[in-house]
Parts: sequence; structure tokens; C-alpha cells
Amino acid sequence: MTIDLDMTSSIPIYLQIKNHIVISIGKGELKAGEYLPAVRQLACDNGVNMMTVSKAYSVLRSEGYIEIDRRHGAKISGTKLKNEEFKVRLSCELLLLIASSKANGLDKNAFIQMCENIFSTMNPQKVQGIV
Amino acid sequence: MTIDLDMTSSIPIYLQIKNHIVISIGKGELKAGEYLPAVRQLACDNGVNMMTVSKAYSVLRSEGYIEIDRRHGAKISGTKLKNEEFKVRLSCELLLLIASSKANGLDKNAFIQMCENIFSTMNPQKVQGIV
Amino acid sequence: MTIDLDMTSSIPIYLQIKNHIVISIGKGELKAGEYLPAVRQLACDNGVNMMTVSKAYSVLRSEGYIEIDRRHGAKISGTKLKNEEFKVRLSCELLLLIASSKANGLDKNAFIQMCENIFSTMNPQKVQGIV
Amino acid sequence: MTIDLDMTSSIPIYLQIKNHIVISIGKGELKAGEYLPAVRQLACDNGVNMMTVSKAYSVLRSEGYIEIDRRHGAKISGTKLKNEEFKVRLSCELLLLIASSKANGLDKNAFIQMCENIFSTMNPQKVQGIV
DNA sequence: GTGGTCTAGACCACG
DNA sequence: GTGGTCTAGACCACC
Repeated sequence: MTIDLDMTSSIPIYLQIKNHIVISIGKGELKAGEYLPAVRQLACDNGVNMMTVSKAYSVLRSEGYIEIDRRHGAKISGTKLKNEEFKVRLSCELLLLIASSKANGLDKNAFIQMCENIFSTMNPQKVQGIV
Repeated sequence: MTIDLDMTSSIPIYLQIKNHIVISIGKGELKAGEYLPAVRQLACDNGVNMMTVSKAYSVLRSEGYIEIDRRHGAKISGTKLKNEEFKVRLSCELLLLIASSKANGLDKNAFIQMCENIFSTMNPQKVQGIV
Repeated sequence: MTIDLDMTSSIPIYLQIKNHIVISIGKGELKAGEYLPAVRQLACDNGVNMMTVSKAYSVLRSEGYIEIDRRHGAKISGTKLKNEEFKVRLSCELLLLIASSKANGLDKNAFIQMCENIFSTMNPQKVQGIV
Repeated sequence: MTIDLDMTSSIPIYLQIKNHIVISIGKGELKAGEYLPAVRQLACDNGVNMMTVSKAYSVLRSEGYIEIDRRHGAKISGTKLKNEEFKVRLSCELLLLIASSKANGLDKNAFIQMCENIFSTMNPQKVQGIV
């Protein structure tokens, strides 16, 4: 797996890696039960330090996206529902985005439309049973 | 103006200040032409250093939210349109939020509903006689 | 005389005033021997403090553009030649502009062309005898 | 890298540092991809505070002259074209310089000649084998 | 190792 | 009164 990393971005590399994986999960490119590449492998493929990848994986685990299986490595978790904490964080971040959109002259319709567009770009693979 | 700052957050204080002001603008609590508190004042009110507030104001200015009037301090800019750069950044951040929502079992309807709720909390209060 | 002042610019107002007058002199709109408006007048016309105008005039005088005549106010000086100090300052500022042009991918021809264009926009009223 | 700083100048130190680096880039002494000294290093070499250097680097980055690579520090950007905003600023500053030149009795030929001289002092030294 | 952030207090330029 | 700059030294995040 190679990731399009921007070494000069203000976003830390480990977060770019984490974000890339979260997006892949959201798009359905990575499915529950599938394994991520080994830390060493991913680090090598992308020319970054192993510790950087390791940190990305540990954040992914702490947020419940993956589970670490000592024998086989990191595995995508099944979709979880009860995640109340996630909703709180999400609504905080949405509040900021929505407020800045309004301050930049983007109205509700334009914002919702943008969301719809992004949803439609995400592979509409059927979520497996849940939802 | 007192701001609810979290000194232990990983989000730098100057960004918390900036975000708070952007949200206030988005909500319509701060209107174009209105003046922000003086740097010293805001710093004092919130027990932070002047330079921290100064940095927040600098970022706000560089992103076009405020203008510095040498005579009276920092003033909310009129809404600017055409901000293409803003839309690009917005769609990147939305992509991440939407993907993580899907990965957390939140479907499109739930996400849009959450956006609608947030929009409804920031109904533009009627301007009270003034202006 | 009304001047197009930007109160939110990072350039101090007194310098905007000074620059405006220097440019008028350069264009030939203000000629040697002509009088500037009174400080009070100019301040009033432009809605700024008298001290601000006064400072602009005093910088203009210290750089030799005008002479202060107690009886009739500020008068444009005759063109002076020997100004070696001016050339030094000019070449410093040109060095910076030229270097930043090159760093921004603007080559010598483009730069010179830009200068020529600016010269041609300046009213080609005959310089009076000198030159 | 030691820079000839004038602590008594009205030009802020961070701008003097920024200008020095821009000039070095323009002269070709600093080439795209090359790394600037670390913030601490440059601060130490020149007896100024780290934050002063940090601010200089921030401005350089925001104007596109350098990029911050989290792994190795600040790096000269590749020349970018299309910079329309830069041209606008440049022409404003040139207008002022040209007008003041005329007001000081320097005619077009003398001005252009001065530009030519400055260009010739920054002949792009041949890249020495490396690249 | 790198840059980013923050403090407490100072001085200056501007209006 | 306003914001802008600078210092000296500290702590943190990232790699």
C-alpha cells in the first residue's frame, strides 16, 4: 500500500497515514476483517520511519478502527454502532466547518450539496447488514 | 469576551481562540464591521499571553475573517465570496469526516440530519434595531 | 485633495499620504513651487488626525520633497540632482524587488518591461529644463 | 549563515532576515531543494531569538519561498509561476520607486540602467556540478 | 534532531 | 488608546 504523503504539509505524517486508512475504510476499500500491511512493510513502501506508521496504527486502534492481533497484525474492526464519543467529536468539528462556511458566504444548501457530492463519490458498496 | 479554553487540549490555544471567533461569526453573534476586543483585553479576560491572542488575530486576518484598522483595532470583514481556496480545504475536511462517519456506522441520512441540526442552532438572530 | 486611504492596510496612514504625494510629484501633477493643502485642510478632507498629516509632511520635508514656508505652508521643492543618499536607498530597495522577482520566476526582460509600462503611465509632461 | 542585521533599523529583524534570504534565492546562492539552517542554528549564529527567526520562516513559507519539511527543516521551494498576486504587489512598489526617482531627478534611462546593473550583479552562477 | 507553542514582560510605532 | 516586535527560556509534538 502506497500513500500519497506530503512531507511539507502541516498535517503530521502519522495523521496523513491514519486519515488515508480511515478514508479507505469509509469508502469500503478496506473491509471489516481485512488485514492492514505490516508496520515494517508500510513504512518501507512509503519511505517513512517505522515509528511513524506505528503511531498511526496505535491511534487507529485507540479510536476503534482496527484491532491489533499479535499473530497476524492489524485487522479492520467490524462497524460499531454505540459510538457516542465519536458523535460528540464529529459534531464539534462539523460546527466549526459549518460556521466557517457561513462566514465565507456558503449557505446551507451549498454545504449540504457538497456533502451529497462527497457521499456520491464514495463507493456505494453495501454496508454489510448493519445500518 | 471570555472564551472556554482547554489548556490541556492538543489544539493550540491560539487556534481555540480563532475557532471560537469563527464560530461566533458563523452564528451571526459577531457581525461585519463590529470590532473585536483589543488584543490586551482579550488576553487579560482569558488569562493568556498577549502574543497568543495576537497570533490568533494574525491567522484570522490572513484567512480574511477580520481586518486590522490601525485606529480602532480588529474588525470583522464583510462576507467575501469567490473563496475557491476555502472550498478546496472544506471538501478535504468533509471527506475525512464523512468517511469516518461511514466507518463508524453513521449513514448519509444521519450525517445530513446532524448537519441540519447544527445549522438550525445557528439561525441568524434578527439584527436588533441597530444597523 | 482627497486621497484613497486604506485604514486596514499594514502601511501606516502617514506613509500612504506621503507616498501619494511623492507619486503625484513624480507624475508631474504637483510641480515645483506649487503649494500643498494646509495640514488642517488635508486632515479634514480625508478624515484623519492632523498629527498624521503633519507627520507625512515632516517626512516629505526630511527627504527633500517639500519645503515648509511658515507663511504659506508646504511647497514642492525644485528637483534636486546631487541626491546620492537617495540613490543608495533606491538601489537597496530595487535589489530586494529584483531578487524577489527572480525568485518568483520573473526574468529580467519581464521586469524591465514592467518598469517601462509604469514609466509610460506617468504623465510625460516635460521635466522643466533639468535632466 | 550569518546575516548583517541592523538592530537599530526601523525594519523589523524578522523582515531583515526574510529579505536576506529572498535576496540569496534571487541571486541563486540558495537553490530549490536546498535546506535553510535550523531555526535554532540561525538564531544562535546571529544572536537573535528563536521566535524571531521562526517568524521570518513563517512569512517566507506563507509567501511560497520555502516549505517546511517535518523531517529536515525548511527547504527552498521550486520556482512557482502564475503568481499574479506577486505582480500586483510588485507593480505597486515599482510605481512608488519610479515616481520618487523622477521626483529626485533620475530619468527613465538612469533608472533602467540601475536595474540592469543590479541584474548583472546577480548573474546565476553556474551550478557547480552538483544538482 | 526538527519546528511549534507559550509565557511574562518590555519597548516601539501609530493615531 | 491600538497592534507590532522582541527577548529568554521553557515545554511539546513529530520524526
